[in-house]
Amino acid sequence: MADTLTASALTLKDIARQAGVSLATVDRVLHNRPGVRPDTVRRVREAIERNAFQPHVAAAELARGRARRFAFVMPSGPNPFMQQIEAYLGEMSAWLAARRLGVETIATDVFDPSVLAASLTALADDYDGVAVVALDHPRVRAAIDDLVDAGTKVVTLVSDVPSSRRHHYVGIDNIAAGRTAGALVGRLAGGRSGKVAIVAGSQGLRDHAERIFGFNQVMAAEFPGLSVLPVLEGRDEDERSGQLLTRLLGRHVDIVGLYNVGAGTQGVAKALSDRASSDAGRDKVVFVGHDVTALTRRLLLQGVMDAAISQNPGHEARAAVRVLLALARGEPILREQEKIRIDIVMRDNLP
Amino acid sequence: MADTLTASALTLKDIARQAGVSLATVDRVLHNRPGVRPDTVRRVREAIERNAFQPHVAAAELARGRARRFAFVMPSGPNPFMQQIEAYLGEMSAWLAARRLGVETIATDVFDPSVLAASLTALADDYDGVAVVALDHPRVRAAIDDLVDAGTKVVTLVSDVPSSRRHHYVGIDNIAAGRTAGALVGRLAGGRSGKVAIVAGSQGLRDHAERIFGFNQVMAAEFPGLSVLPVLEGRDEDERSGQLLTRLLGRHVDIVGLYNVGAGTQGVAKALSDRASSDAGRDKVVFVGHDVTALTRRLLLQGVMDAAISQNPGHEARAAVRVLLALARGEPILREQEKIRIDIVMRDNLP
DNA sequence: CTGTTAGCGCTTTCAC
DNA sequence: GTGAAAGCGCTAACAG
Repeated sequence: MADTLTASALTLKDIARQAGVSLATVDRVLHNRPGVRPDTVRRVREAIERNAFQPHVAAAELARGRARRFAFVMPSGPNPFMQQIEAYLGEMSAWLAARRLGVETIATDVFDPSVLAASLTALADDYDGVAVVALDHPRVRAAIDDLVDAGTKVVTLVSDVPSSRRHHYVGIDNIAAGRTAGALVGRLAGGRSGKVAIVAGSQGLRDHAERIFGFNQVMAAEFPGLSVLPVLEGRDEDERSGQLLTRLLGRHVDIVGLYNVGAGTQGVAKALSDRASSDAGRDKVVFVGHDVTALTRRLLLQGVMDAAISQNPGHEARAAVRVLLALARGEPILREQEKIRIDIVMRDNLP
Repeated sequence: MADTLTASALTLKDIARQAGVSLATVDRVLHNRPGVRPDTVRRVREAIERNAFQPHVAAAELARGRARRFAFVMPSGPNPFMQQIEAYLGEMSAWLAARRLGVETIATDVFDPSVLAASLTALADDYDGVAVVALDHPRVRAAIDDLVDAGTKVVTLVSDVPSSRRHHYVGIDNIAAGRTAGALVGRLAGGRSGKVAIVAGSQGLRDHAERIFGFNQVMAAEFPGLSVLPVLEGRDEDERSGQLLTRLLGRHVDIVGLYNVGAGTQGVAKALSDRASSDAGRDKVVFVGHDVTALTRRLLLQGVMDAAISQNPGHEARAAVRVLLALARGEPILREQEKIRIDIVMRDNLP
């Protein structure tokens, strides 16, 4: 009826006594430090395992004493999603201070590989860990690998560089996100047939390309009545995105769905509502986009937008910090906890 | 370009010196303990605020020394969702042990108010905190309030008792969850008109009643073409739920949507697929339910189920532990982090 | 009302 | 290779 999940009030001293060695030796074994005879190592390891001994993190933290510093390398410029991540980092400040952790955000042009690479390289000696919103480019990959070689812990955030030796990626599976968007557009179109438009920032961005790939996968496989038009590249800018979409809507009267892959949402929404008012009789275009911001929240409530695919920015900020901390301390990472989910947000489950 | 979020390498001793008092006095002020002259309190408070001082949690934890014990009072019986919560608690065991936290789960009949109340009362002296999946009943409310009065920290889990003085509720807003389910059934029905069935465990359960309320709200307001049939009460049992639904499907040929509020999913799915095979020409019934389990995962992948409204059980387990710990330590709760979201899970964003 | 002091369990020199 | 001992910053018991 009652099931205990933990216990262990043992200390290093107990293990030391059981293994017939001193505190220092147990500590050496615990951290795989050199200078212990293999046979002694074995004896100590056995004592540790026999007791399922877990060192007390608070004591370790205190004794180690050293404050840790992490850097967050984020895109400069007014990206609301990135601003949310920074805001959530700010909200953690008391939590961070209570653990003597320093977190600094560094704004840089993450879209220029050499600028980004240079920013990263400059961090090598000053930080224990780095979280970076990374462009996937050989130069950036090299810079990340150099950091790793220098002993700095590295996590990629939101956008991954899978070919690098980064320790962890904190972000969503963008192909699955695109598939989810496709399923939503298709299902919410409710059996109508017609054309579907895609507006992206650029197909050169890894995350955008992956989302489009997933979207097209689902469209082709499951919604034969819907045909996908060539991708519009709006560079994540409102004006350009709006203009391109307005032109497209003019050329095709039978557009029933729209997938906005990146930002530029303001312009996209404008183009849609212009069409709606100029041509009242027509069915609403199903509109699916990404991220919950002040704007997309409003559009969802107004019914202009039907669903937003979202990655929880607060969770991403905290997960990045926790993962860096676990890496720095050599603790295990709780993968389930740190995994970023693909959230479907509609009007009634707005967070 | 670089923005620092933290610093503070100050210690209690620094504050003591600045305020012209001893360590012990600062400690008293910090924890609002009695026996300090108001004027001294003020001086110390000023020094603390002037420096934005944050005590080092690891040091406090270590000095306090006492291991903490938490109890999770969960429903007995084979509820897969509850089993998932317990499994995630199990996965935390290393994390818990490293912090000298003991977590025990206690199975009880949470549907019988006096049994549940008795279980709770029995915990008073043995635990620092209690998480309970609670039935909303006056007797249970009283038991919770007694625990609180005895100094035990209490959080309600999954199902709330809002009238009690519990310190925190870890779970979703069930009215909003019901509304979300309604919007999904309505939208995914794609303009068809007809009838919608609801299968619930019991309308006497607060969470089920709230979900149904939210569901009906949306149906009435937004989908005039869909009429909701009287609620079937399947007691969360497969067989009973299946039988009731089969009978209903026989009586109404124009059922286009189904909302399964609680468990009994196996029976519900069986009834649906029986109908589908007996009558192949008809459109599929839109089927929305709750929670991602092995079964609902399979049903989503097969296309039998269209969407699951889910509350992340791993998140709930961890949030409950973190909230109890923060309450016990007197630390602030990160509300944003501990808030449980209403997840919409479809085939392509299955976690 | 306020101060002094002995740890908490680990890490890290420095000796042997 | 191994051990002894001095803290890390806070808490709590005890003295005054």
